[in-house]
Amino acid sequence: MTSQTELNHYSSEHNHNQCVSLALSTAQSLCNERGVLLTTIRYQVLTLIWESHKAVKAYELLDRLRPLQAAAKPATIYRALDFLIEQGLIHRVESLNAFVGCRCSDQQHEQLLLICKLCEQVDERPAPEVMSALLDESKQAGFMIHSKAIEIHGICIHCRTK
Amino acid sequence: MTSQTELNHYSSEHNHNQCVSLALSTAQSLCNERGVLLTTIRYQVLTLIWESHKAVKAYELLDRLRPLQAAAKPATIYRALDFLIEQGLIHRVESLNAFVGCRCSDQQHEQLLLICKLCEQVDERPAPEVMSALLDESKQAGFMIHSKAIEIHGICIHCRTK
DNA sequence: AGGTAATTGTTATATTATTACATCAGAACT
DNA sequence: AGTTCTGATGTAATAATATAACAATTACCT
Ligand SMILES: [Zn+2]
Ligand SMILES: [Zn+2]
Ligand SMILES: [Zn+2]
Ligand SMILES: [Zn+2]
Repeated sequence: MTSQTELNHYSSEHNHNQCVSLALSTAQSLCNERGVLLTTIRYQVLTLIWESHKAVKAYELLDRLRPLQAAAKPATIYRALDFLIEQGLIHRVESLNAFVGCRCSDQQHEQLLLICKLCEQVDERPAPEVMSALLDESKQAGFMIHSKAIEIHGICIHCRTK
Repeated sequence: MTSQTELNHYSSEHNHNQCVSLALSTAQSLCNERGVLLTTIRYQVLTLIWESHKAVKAYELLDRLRPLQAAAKPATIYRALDFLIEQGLIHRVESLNAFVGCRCSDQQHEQLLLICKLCEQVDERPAPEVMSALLDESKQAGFMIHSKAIEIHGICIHCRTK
């Protein structure tokens, strides 16, 4: 039996409320373990990001945060984003200047991102074969990896078949 | 015997003048074949990008173009960059908002980019195993690929060993 | 030469992100 | 309780990146 939160978010059976709960509680646990503060603002921004599986822009987040934090300014958002990225709770989508919740923040964080041009949803995949091929290639090049951005743009299965 | 332009640009034997000549003449040929114009401005911008193997920012290019084109404005640069990207003559490095010459514009254009944090040089590699793993993974996900950005940040072999 | 499409000039503005410094809140110590 | 330190937030200004809109010019085709 598969838990609903493990289902791909394209699936009609995907229970997003459960998906968000899991993300938020995982975030809270990780921050506790690490002795860092998931403050109100940070939690609110993380919640806003998790409203969907779409990548969200910083200034869009700012607009959506303002009803909750009247004083919110660009720095408010960027600080929260910096924190969430540092803690591996969200991904920055480099090719969109946007941000998306990470569904595997307790495991390997860097993933392959499949970004749909139609629905704008981002599917993150561990893609072990890709990662190991990247390691091999880097090793051959004598290159020491610090971080990876592997972003594929195209059309997701849901948008193709509907 | 290996031609000098085929040598990795980290090598001390790398002849960059030759490297640039090849890039510019390839660009010219490709544009001829395709019936598109490599205008003066576009050629100048391409030449500026090829001054090194580092990724260059748009506004830095603008500053360097102005001595040659007094009227140059942001749109001037961004139009030239758009053209060069469309023609596969340069790469946009998404994770840096910067641009780098493409050394394989006559072949497969999308490549793995190894980006050094120290010398800022970008090494592009066809990385066939990585590409085929990406294809497999996308196929499994039912995802139709339009474009790829595969960008690895770290320390290059030259910076590690010097 | 005249008509057309592509390119460039020009101005303004939108979007994304950072810096610097002041203030505040909580923990740790005296 | 007061003092000090640290991390977080408030606030204002500005930097850096990118696009839109429309006019003028140039290249190209008949
Ligand atoms: Zn979900
Ligand atoms: Zn889609
Ligand atoms: Zn070179
Ligand atoms: Zn280097």
